[in-house]
Amino acid sequence: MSDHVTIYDIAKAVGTSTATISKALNGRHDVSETLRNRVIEVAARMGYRPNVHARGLKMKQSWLVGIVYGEGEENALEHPLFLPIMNAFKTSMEESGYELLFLSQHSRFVGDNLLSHASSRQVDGLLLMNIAKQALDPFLAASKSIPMVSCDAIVPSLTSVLTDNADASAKAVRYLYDAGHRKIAHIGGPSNPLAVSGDERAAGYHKAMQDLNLRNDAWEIRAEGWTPEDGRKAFLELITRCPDITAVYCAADFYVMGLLQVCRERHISIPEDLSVIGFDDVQWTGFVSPGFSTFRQDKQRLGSVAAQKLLEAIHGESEESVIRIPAELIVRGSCKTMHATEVQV
Amino acid sequence: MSDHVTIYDIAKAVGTSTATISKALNGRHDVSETLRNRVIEVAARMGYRPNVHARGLKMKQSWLVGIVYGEGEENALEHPLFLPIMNAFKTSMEESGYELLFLSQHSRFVGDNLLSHASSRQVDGLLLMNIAKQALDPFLAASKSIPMVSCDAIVPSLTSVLTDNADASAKAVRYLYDAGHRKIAHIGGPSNPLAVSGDERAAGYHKAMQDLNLRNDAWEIRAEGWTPEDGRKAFLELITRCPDITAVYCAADFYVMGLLQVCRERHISIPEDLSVIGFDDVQWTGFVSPGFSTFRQDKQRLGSVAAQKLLEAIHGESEESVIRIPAELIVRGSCKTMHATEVQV
DNA sequence: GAAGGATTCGAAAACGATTTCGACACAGGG
DNA sequence: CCCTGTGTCGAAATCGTTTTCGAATCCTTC
Repeated sequence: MSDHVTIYDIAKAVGTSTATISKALNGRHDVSETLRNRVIEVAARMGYRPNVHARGLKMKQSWLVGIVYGEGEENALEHPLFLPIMNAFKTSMEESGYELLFLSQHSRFVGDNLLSHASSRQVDGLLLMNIAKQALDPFLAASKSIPMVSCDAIVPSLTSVLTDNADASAKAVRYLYDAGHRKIAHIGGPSNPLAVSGDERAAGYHKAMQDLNLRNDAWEIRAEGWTPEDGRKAFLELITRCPDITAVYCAADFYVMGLLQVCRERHISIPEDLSVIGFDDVQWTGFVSPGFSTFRQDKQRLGSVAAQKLLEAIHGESEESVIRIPAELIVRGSCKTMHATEVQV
Repeated sequence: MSDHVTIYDIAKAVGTSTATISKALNGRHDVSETLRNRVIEVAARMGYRPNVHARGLKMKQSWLVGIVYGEGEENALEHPLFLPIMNAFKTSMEESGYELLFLSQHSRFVGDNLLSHASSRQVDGLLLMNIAKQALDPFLAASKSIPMVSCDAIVPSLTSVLTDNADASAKAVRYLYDAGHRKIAHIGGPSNPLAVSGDERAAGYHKAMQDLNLRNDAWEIRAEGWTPEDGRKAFLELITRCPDITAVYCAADFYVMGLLQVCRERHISIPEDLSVIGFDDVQWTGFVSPGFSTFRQDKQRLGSVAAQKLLEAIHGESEESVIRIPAELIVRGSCKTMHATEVQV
């Protein structure tokens, strides 16, 4: 009835040995077809499930992959991208027979940490999501003995998968340029050695403007954090310094929220006075007034590619690399298309 | 170096048997203090970690709790409450030594399902989050052999923990009443046998209005789903039917989003023409214009109480019950306080 | 018909922990 | 001095699988 049916019960029922049962169930070649079918049939009828502990003990693997997220940051779990990516990752891993485990920091054993939990459980692989610089070292040290991939951050010596930020920035600038804008500003994210989004989006913007011969240092500003308040402050500084800009490309939707507040206060109307593009396509971008254009990261692919790469690493086919997933510009009503007469040359 | 140090290695190093090592490490009383200290010291120095599989095999438990969420629904994982609750739950469980596992549906074994995975892994308990009616039966059948608690839905014969919806509704009505409102409408959520939020919030509103002698059936409407579009439709019907209402209490912030769109189209200004209260305190409630008042569910407590109840169930101290966590009204600028002269009697 | 290869199968040894139960030493009481 | 109780410790069984390796059988082929 419950989970007490073991391989030994099947052996008795079929009238053979446990070795044969195991081999039949695992598709080994040294068992006849007829016997194999009988074993499978009986196993199914008796409701047999292999005991993962026994198997793990013998095979030294667990069919478990651990997931590690932003140590150090308070609520990294609630980052809007975390869940969709992890969900896609989960689905892909499950198709290969793996299940997801949240590793813990706590333990009754002294000096214990997340990694010793991983080895305790003989976790087969690790997904590092948005991990902080200061927490990285122990992982790098362990990365030779346990496969890992990183998501949303570039970790040296690990294969990392993240959004193609430079390409997105180029698309943003190009889109605004084609709409007739010339004075295009950028509110960039903070610089971070691992979470490179801020730097990459800023660099991409910089280069795209350069290529169009539009570059102006005064139009570039970097926020201090990723919150709406940071965006608000950055935009305030920007708008007082350069009141004549016609478009702003923001590295985060949260910045747009702060920006919108300022615009309401100062009666700057969007898109008539100012065009805006955000980044992330968080839930509410379509509902605020005005709905604003933004980049949607391909969370589905980010997760599934991370899964695929981790599987390769587990099978020993890994090689360090950085994988880029393109983002898509979702067009809503926050950008104005200028008439030919309005375009400044 | 890696995880290969076993209890045998320690036994050899200390010069004793594995039995003694195990007993020393597990705090058994039949081992002398001096020996115990030596064992602990050596174990720490050698970096010993117990092999979870060996222990699980022998002890028939895994120190793992599985988490099951909204089967059947597409993206139940991305429900705004899921992650914070699960995070709080995780933290509490970790303090007791448990780790969290996402159970999978897939497997190479025929007829396999999530529950057989659970028994395969000898999961010690299950957290059911917002599980759908049609997926429930197998869980109920298994609930005698494996402890479970339910969160955000009332599952008969299981202990369930959820927000005190009726109380919140009473608070909402009371708040609006004290502000001078008398014609208070309600956009309720759909009825669902398990996910009772819609019914409970509606019933709570109904009763509170009744108690104040304000009840009017025309002011009550139930949306068909939980999306902004559902809210929009419901509000349209409501506002054409009863144009003279002065306040709306919505069972979901998403409804407020739909409502706000309608208000913009029809130049109904908030809070001057209409006062609004939402439910959930999703991320953007503070940033939309106007920021609106809403109920914040205590995700922290929901998660930690669920953990506590699951631990009790695991230790056999369980008894079926429904636990209510009060929600807090977050006041922002979407409600108008009437002057005494405006209040209708 | 015998040698040799291919195919099937099972006995038994792992894997790394926990637990039972008996052995032993030493204490004190009669 | 013997008997009993208490405190420590270890040998060995056990949990449920997988895997090695030898044995047994069967089929070819000369």
